[in-house]
Amino acid sequence: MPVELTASQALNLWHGVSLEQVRIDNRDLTLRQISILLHIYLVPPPHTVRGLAGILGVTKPVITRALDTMGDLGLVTRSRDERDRRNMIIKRTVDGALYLEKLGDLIIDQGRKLSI
Amino acid sequence: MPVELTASQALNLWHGVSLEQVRIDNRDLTLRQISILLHIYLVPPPHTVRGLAGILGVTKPVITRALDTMGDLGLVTRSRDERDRRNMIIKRTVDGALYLEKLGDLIIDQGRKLSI
DNA sequence: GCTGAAAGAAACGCTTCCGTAACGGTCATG
DNA sequence: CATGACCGTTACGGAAGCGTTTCTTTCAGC
Repeated sequence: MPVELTASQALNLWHGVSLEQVRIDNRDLTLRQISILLHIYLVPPPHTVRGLAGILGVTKPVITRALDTMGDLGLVTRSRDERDRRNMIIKRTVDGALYLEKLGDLIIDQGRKLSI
Repeated sequence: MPVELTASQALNLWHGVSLEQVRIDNRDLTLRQISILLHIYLVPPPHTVRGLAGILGVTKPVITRALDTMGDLGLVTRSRDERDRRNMIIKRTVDGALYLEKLGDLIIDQGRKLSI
Protein backbone atom coordinates (compact mmCIF):
# COMPACT_ATOMS: atom_id res chain seq x y z
CA MET A 1 0.00 0.00 0.00
CA PRO A 2 1.85 3.08 -1.22
CA VAL A 3 1.98 6.36 0.66
CA GLU A 4 0.91 9.27 -1.52
CA LEU A 5 2.44 12.58 -0.48
CA THR A 6 2.11 16.04 -1.94
CA ALA A 7 5.29 18.03 -2.56
CA SER A 8 4.45 20.23 0.38
CA GLN A 9 3.83 17.28 2.66
CA ALA A 10 7.05 15.59 1.62
CA LEU A 11 9.23 18.58 2.40
CA ASN A 12 7.38 19.46 5.57
CA LEU A 13 7.86 15.90 6.76
CA TRP A 14 11.57 16.03 6.08
CA HIS A 15 11.81 19.44 7.68
CA GLY A 16 10.09 18.42 10.88
CA VAL A 17 12.08 15.25 11.30
CA SER A 18 15.44 16.85 10.51
CA LEU A 19 14.77 19.73 12.87
CA GLU A 20 13.72 17.51 15.74
CA GLN A 21 16.63 15.16 15.16
CA VAL A 22 19.08 18.09 15.27
CA ARG A 23 17.49 19.48 18.42
CA ILE A 24 17.28 16.17 20.25
CA ASP A 25 20.45 14.36 19.32
CA ASN A 26 23.94 15.72 19.79
CA ARG A 27 25.55 12.97 17.74
CA ASP A 28 24.76 14.63 14.43
CA LEU A 29 25.37 11.77 12.04
CA THR A 30 26.03 12.61 8.43
CA LEU A 31 23.59 11.57 5.74
CA ARG A 32 26.05 8.88 4.67
CA GLN A 33 26.26 7.49 8.16
CA ILE A 34 22.49 7.45 8.49
CA SER A 35 22.21 5.66 5.17
CA ILE A 36 24.67 3.02 6.28
CA LEU A 37 22.97 2.57 9.63
CA LEU A 38 19.52 2.20 8.09
CA HIS A 39 20.82 -0.16 5.47
CA ILE A 40 22.40 -2.44 8.05
CA TYR A 41 19.23 -2.57 10.08
CA LEU A 42 16.67 -2.82 7.29
CA VAL A 43 18.33 -5.06 4.72
CA PRO A 44 19.04 -8.72 5.50
CA PRO A 45 22.67 -9.53 6.33
CA PRO A 46 25.45 -10.19 5.70
CA HIS A 47 26.85 -6.70 5.21
CA THR A 48 30.45 -6.10 4.17
CA VAL A 49 32.52 -2.99 3.67
CA ARG A 50 32.83 -3.56 -0.03
CA GLY A 51 29.15 -4.28 -0.39
CA LEU A 52 28.10 -1.11 1.39
CA ALA A 53 30.59 0.95 -0.59
CA GLY A 54 29.05 -0.33 -3.79
CA ILE A 55 25.51 0.32 -2.69
CA LEU A 56 26.19 3.87 -1.54
CA GLY A 57 28.46 4.65 -4.44
CA VAL A 58 31.38 5.68 -2.23
CA THR A 59 34.90 4.41 -1.59
CA LYS A 60 35.77 1.76 0.95
CA PRO A 61 37.56 4.09 3.38
CA VAL A 62 34.34 6.07 3.67
CA ILE A 63 32.63 2.96 4.97
CA THR A 64 35.50 2.06 7.28
CA ARG A 65 35.47 5.54 8.79
CA ALA A 66 31.71 5.58 9.18
CA LEU A 67 31.84 2.22 10.92
CA ASP A 68 34.65 3.47 13.17
CA THR A 69 32.58 6.47 14.20
CA MET A 70 29.33 4.60 14.66
CA GLY A 71 31.20 1.81 16.41
CA ASP A 72 32.50 4.35 18.94
CA LEU A 73 28.94 5.55 19.39
CA GLY A 74 27.84 1.97 19.98
CA LEU A 75 25.50 1.90 17.01
CA VAL A 76 27.15 -0.96 15.12
CA THR A 77 29.74 -3.70 15.63
CA ARG A 78 31.85 -5.70 13.26
CA SER A 79 33.65 -8.98 13.50
CA ARG A 80 35.73 -10.98 11.13
CA ASP A 81 34.04 -13.51 8.88
CA GLU A 82 35.44 -16.89 9.93
CA ARG A 83 34.42 -18.45 6.64
CA ASP A 84 36.51 -15.95 4.68
CA ARG A 85 38.77 -14.10 7.03
CA ARG A 86 39.29 -11.27 4.57
CA ASN A 87 35.74 -10.10 5.14
CA MET A 88 34.32 -8.15 8.05
CA ILE A 89 30.73 -8.81 9.00
CA ILE A 90 28.90 -5.72 10.17
CA LYS A 91 26.37 -6.34 12.91
CA ARG A 92 23.61 -4.55 14.75
CA THR A 93 23.62 -3.50 18.40
CA VAL A 94 20.95 -2.80 20.98
CA ASP A 95 21.85 0.90 21.01
CA GLY A 96 21.64 1.07 17.24
CA ALA A 97 18.20 -0.48 17.29
CA LEU A 98 17.09 2.03 19.93
CA TYR A 99 18.46 4.90 17.90
CA LEU A 100 16.48 3.88 14.85
CA GLU A 101 13.40 3.17 16.91
CA LYS A 102 13.45 6.77 18.10
CA LEU A 103 14.00 8.00 14.56
CA GLY A 104 11.04 5.96 13.40
CA ASP A 105 8.85 7.43 16.12
CA LEU A 106 9.95 10.90 15.08
CA ILE A 107 8.99 10.25 11.47
CA ILE A 108 5.62 8.82 12.48
CA ASP A 109 4.91 11.79 14.74
CA GLN A 110 5.79 14.27 12.04
CA GLY A 111 3.67 12.37 9.55
CA ARG A 112 0.68 12.70 11.82
CA LYS A 113 1.17 16.45 12.04
CA LEU A 114 1.00 16.92 8.29
CA SER A 115 -1.85 18.66 6.52
CA ILE A 116 -2.46 19.29 2.84
CA MET B 1 -5.07 15.30 6.62
CA PRO B 2 -2.42 13.42 8.57
CA VAL B 3 -0.18 10.75 7.08
CA GLU B 4 -0.27 7.53 9.07
CA LEU B 5 2.89 5.47 8.79
CA THR B 6 3.90 2.21 10.36
CA ALA B 7 7.33 1.98 12.01
CA SER B 8 8.52 -0.12 9.13
CA GLN B 9 7.23 2.32 6.55
CA ALA B 10 8.77 5.28 8.34
CA LEU B 11 12.25 3.80 8.44
CA ASN B 12 12.04 2.38 4.96
CA LEU B 13 11.03 5.79 3.67
CA TRP B 14 13.97 7.43 5.41
CA HIS B 15 16.28 4.70 4.20
CA GLY B 16 15.26 5.00 0.59
CA VAL B 17 15.49 8.76 0.49
CA SER B 18 18.82 8.93 2.32
CA LEU B 19 20.33 6.30 0.10
CA GLU B 20 19.19 7.93 -3.12
CA GLN B 21 20.29 11.33 -1.90
CA VAL B 22 23.77 9.99 -1.10
CA ARG B 23 24.01 8.25 -4.45
CA ILE B 24 22.75 11.15 -6.52
CA ASP B 25 24.23 14.20 -4.87
CA ASN B 26 27.90 14.75 -4.21
CA ARG B 27 27.34 17.79 -2.01
CA ASP B 28 26.56 15.70 1.06
CA LEU B 29 25.01 18.34 3.31
CA THR B 30 24.93 17.66 7.01
CA LEU B 31 21.64 17.16 8.81
CA ARG B 32 22.02 20.61 10.32
CA GLN B 33 22.51 22.19 6.94
CA ILE B 34 19.48 20.41 5.54
CA SER B 35 17.42 21.57 8.50
CA ILE B 36 18.47 25.15 7.94
CA LEU B 37 17.80 24.96 4.22
CA LEU B 38 14.35 23.49 4.67
CA HIS B 39 13.51 25.98 7.36
CA ILE B 40 14.44 28.91 5.17
CA TYR B 41 12.34 27.63 2.32
CA LEU B 42 9.31 26.40 4.23
CA VAL B 43 8.87 28.95 7.00
CA PRO B 44 7.86 32.54 6.17
CA PRO B 45 10.70 35.08 6.34
CA PRO B 46 12.50 36.95 7.70
CA HIS B 47 15.23 34.58 8.83
CA THR B 48 18.20 35.73 10.86
CA VAL B 49 21.32 34.00 12.15
CA ARG B 50 20.25 34.39 15.74
CA GLY B 51 16.75 33.18 15.01
CA LEU B 52 17.94 30.06 13.26
CA ALA B 53 20.45 29.35 16.02
CA GLY B 54 17.65 29.46 18.56
CA ILE B 55 15.35 27.24 16.55
CA LEU B 56 17.98 24.58 15.92
CA GLY B 57 19.43 24.79 19.40
CA VAL B 58 22.96 25.50 18.20
CA THR B 59 25.40 28.39 18.49
CA LYS B 60 25.52 31.31 16.08
CA PRO B 61 28.82 30.36 14.42
CA VAL B 62 27.24 27.08 13.41
CA ILE B 63 24.65 29.01 11.44
CA THR B 64 27.21 31.39 9.98
CA ARG B 65 29.34 28.50 8.80
CA ALA B 66 26.40 26.62 7.36
CA LEU B 67 25.31 29.73 5.46
CA ASP B 68 28.88 30.21 4.20
CA THR B 69 28.96 26.67 2.86
CA MET B 70 25.50 26.71 1.37
CA GLY B 71 26.15 30.18 -0.01
CA ASP B 72 29.19 28.81 -1.86
CA LEU B 73 26.97 26.04 -3.19
CA GLY B 74 24.48 28.66 -4.38
CA LEU B 75 21.67 27.33 -2.19
CA VAL B 76 21.09 30.49 -0.14
CA THR B 77 22.01 34.17 -0.13
CA ARG B 78 22.08 36.76 2.59
CA SER B 79 21.97 40.52 2.58
CA ARG B 80 22.02 43.11 5.26
CA ASP B 81 18.74 44.25 6.79
CA GLU B 82 18.45 47.95 5.92
CA ARG B 83 15.96 48.55 8.70
CA ASP B 84 18.40 47.24 11.31
CA ARG B 85 21.81 46.95 9.80
CA ARG B 86 23.01 44.58 12.50
CA ASN B 87 20.83 41.85 11.08
CA MET B 88 21.44 39.72 8.04
CA ILE B 89 18.40 38.60 6.09
CA ILE B 90 18.76 35.10 4.71
CA LYS B 91 17.16 34.58 1.33
CA ARG B 92 16.31 31.82 -1.08
CA THR B 93 17.87 31.20 -4.47
CA VAL B 94 16.74 29.47 -7.64
CA ASP B 95 19.30 26.72 -7.13
CA GLY B 96 18.15 26.18 -3.58
CA ALA B 97 14.56 25.86 -4.72
CA LEU B 98 15.62 23.33 -7.35
CA TYR B 99 17.59 21.35 -4.79
CA LEU B 100 14.57 21.06 -2.52
CA GLU B 101 12.28 20.31 -5.42
CA LYS B 102 14.41 17.31 -6.26
CA LEU B 103 14.48 16.25 -2.63
CA GLY B 104 10.70 16.48 -2.53
CA ASP B 105 10.39 14.34 -5.63
CA LEU B 106 12.69 11.78 -4.05
CA ILE B 107 10.54 11.61 -0.93
CA ILE B 108 7.36 11.28 -2.96
CA ASP B 109 8.88 8.53 -5.10
CA GLN B 110 10.04 6.59 -2.08
CA GLY B 111 6.65 7.04 -0.46
CA ARG B 112 4.99 5.46 -3.46
CA LYS B 113 7.29 2.45 -3.24
CA LEU B 114 6.30 1.68 0.33
CA SER B 115 4.25 -1.31 1.32
CA ILE B 116 3.01 -2.46 4.70
C1' DG C 1 27.61 62.36 21.91
C1' DC C 2 28.51 58.31 25.20
C1' DT C 3 27.85 54.01 26.77
C1' DG C 4 26.22 49.44 26.95
C1' DA C 5 23.86 45.86 24.57
C1' DA C 6 22.99 43.17 20.41
C1' DA C 7 23.99 40.79 15.85
C1' DG C 8 26.89 38.62 13.00
C1' DA C 9 31.58 37.43 11.59
C1' DA C 10 36.30 36.10 12.36
C1' DA C 11 39.95 33.79 14.96
C1' DC C 12 41.65 29.91 17.56
C1' DG C 13 42.78 25.08 18.40
C1' DC C 14 40.79 20.79 17.73
C1' DT C 15 38.33 16.96 15.61
C1' DT C 16 36.50 14.54 11.76
C1' DC C 17 35.64 14.01 7.19
C1' DC C 18 37.30 13.53 2.27
C1' DG C 19 39.84 10.97 -1.87
C1' DT C 20 43.99 8.79 -3.29
C1' DA C 21 47.36 5.70 -2.51
C1' DA C 22 49.93 2.32 -0.16
C1' DC C 23 49.79 -1.59 3.09
C1' DG C 24 49.19 -6.28 5.51
C1' DG C 25 46.48 -10.35 5.87
C1' DT C 26 43.81 -13.96 3.42
C1' DC C 27 42.20 -16.81 -0.22
C1' DA C 28 42.59 -19.31 -4.69
C1' DT C 29 44.95 -21.20 -8.53
C1' DG C 30 48.66 -23.19 -10.65
C1' DC D 1 54.17 -23.26 -1.94
C1' DA D 2 54.45 -19.31 -5.10
C1' DT D 3 51.85 -15.80 -7.18
C1' DG D 4 48.14 -12.89 -8.08
C1' DA D 5 43.75 -11.18 -6.71
C1' DC D 6 40.88 -9.59 -3.11
C1' DC D 7 39.36 -7.30 1.39
C1' DG D 8 39.61 -4.07 4.79
C1' DT D 9 42.58 -0.74 7.09
C1' DT D 10 45.92 2.84 7.54
C1' DA D 11 48.53 6.92 6.02
C1' DC D 12 48.62 11.37 3.92
C1' DG D 13 47.54 16.17 2.85
C1' DG D 14 43.70 18.99 2.61
C1' DA D 15 39.03 20.68 3.48
C1' DA D 16 35.29 21.58 6.59
C1' DG D 17 33.04 20.89 10.81
C1' DC D 18 32.89 22.01 16.01
C1' DG D 19 32.65 25.24 20.53
C1' DT D 20 34.61 29.11 22.71
C1' DT D 21 36.17 33.46 22.54
C1' DT D 22 37.09 37.88 20.55
C1' DC D 23 36.21 41.57 17.31
C1' DT D 24 33.36 45.10 14.38
C1' DT D 25 29.40 47.27 13.28
C1' DT D 26 25.07 49.02 14.59
C1' DC D 27 21.35 50.33 17.50
C1' DA D 28 19.07 52.31 21.77
C1' DG D 29 18.76 55.02 25.97
C1' DC D 30 20.46 58.49 28.72
